[in-house]
Amino acid sequence: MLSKKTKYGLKALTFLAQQEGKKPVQISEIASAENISQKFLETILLSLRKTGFLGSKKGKGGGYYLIKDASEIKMADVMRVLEGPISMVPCVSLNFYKKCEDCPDELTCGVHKLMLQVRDSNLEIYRNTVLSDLIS
Amino acid sequence: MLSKKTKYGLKALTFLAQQEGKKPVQISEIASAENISQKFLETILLSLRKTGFLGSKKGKGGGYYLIKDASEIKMADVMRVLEGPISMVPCVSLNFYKKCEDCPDELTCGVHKLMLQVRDSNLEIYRNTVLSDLIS
DNA sequence: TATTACCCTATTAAACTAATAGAGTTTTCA
DNA sequence: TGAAAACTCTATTAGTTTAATAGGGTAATA
Repeated sequence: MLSKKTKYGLKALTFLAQQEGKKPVQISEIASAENISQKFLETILLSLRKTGFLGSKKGKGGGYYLIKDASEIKMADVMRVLEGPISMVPCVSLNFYKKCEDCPDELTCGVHKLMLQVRDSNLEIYRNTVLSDLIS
Repeated sequence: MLSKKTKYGLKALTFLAQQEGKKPVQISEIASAENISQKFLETILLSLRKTGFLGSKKGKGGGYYLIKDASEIKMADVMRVLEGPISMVPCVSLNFYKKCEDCPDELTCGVHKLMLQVRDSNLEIYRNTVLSDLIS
């Protein structure tokens, strides 16, 4: 299941991508437009800023804004920041690889084999989809 | 992330699929071969029996066995029983559909759009992969 | 310089996961 | 026929994660 954090983060990003120009949007505006708890959204936007997706401006007239063009923001990068590993098991993860303790041999493991396929196809989607693709 | 329940369930199924003939295998044998807590495995095998994947035989010489041929057991069905919905959000689920409370319109929702793609590609894998494909 | 709005830490309730414990029931085989 | 083997079921629990809340601190702008 997709976490609320990821869902809200994606919604906030698409909301910002739909703004005219690059002028900052207040957290409260995004929160009420997308039905998100404002405080929860704060932490999400903060992490997106720290990871280089968003910029922020303080003081009156401040808020958050996209740092890059929406067509340059890949879902693969966003998902890794918000949701964590794209793989469903650590032993098939590119960025978060970890051997399974209980599994003696990855090459003969059926779960490994299946999850490798799933990772490949999901990765292809996330790599080939950019933020602007989510806007209709 | 894939739950341990699903991982163990898949491992148990592949173990049973690799047996010669259809003679029952004891829980304890599967548990020790695959490094799974026996008690936990009990509940997993029980649910696989109740959902028509496994048969069981009580008494001396009893155990669990596959009811169908491994080439007829689709991952899509197994995953739904063990892991639950294949979709990452309920609003794109075929078998567990539920409208998102916070989302006013699915058609313009970016998350919906993205997760629809993910569901489609995962579903294709799970539908086209059968238990015997997991054995090397 | 006061206001606005971001920034940060800590806490908490709820839900879920994984595992454990222990007793009960059915079946089989000697 | 009876005892052992093996499945079946219920309940409990520790640990983790998630989602949300609270409250104050800090920086920047008009």
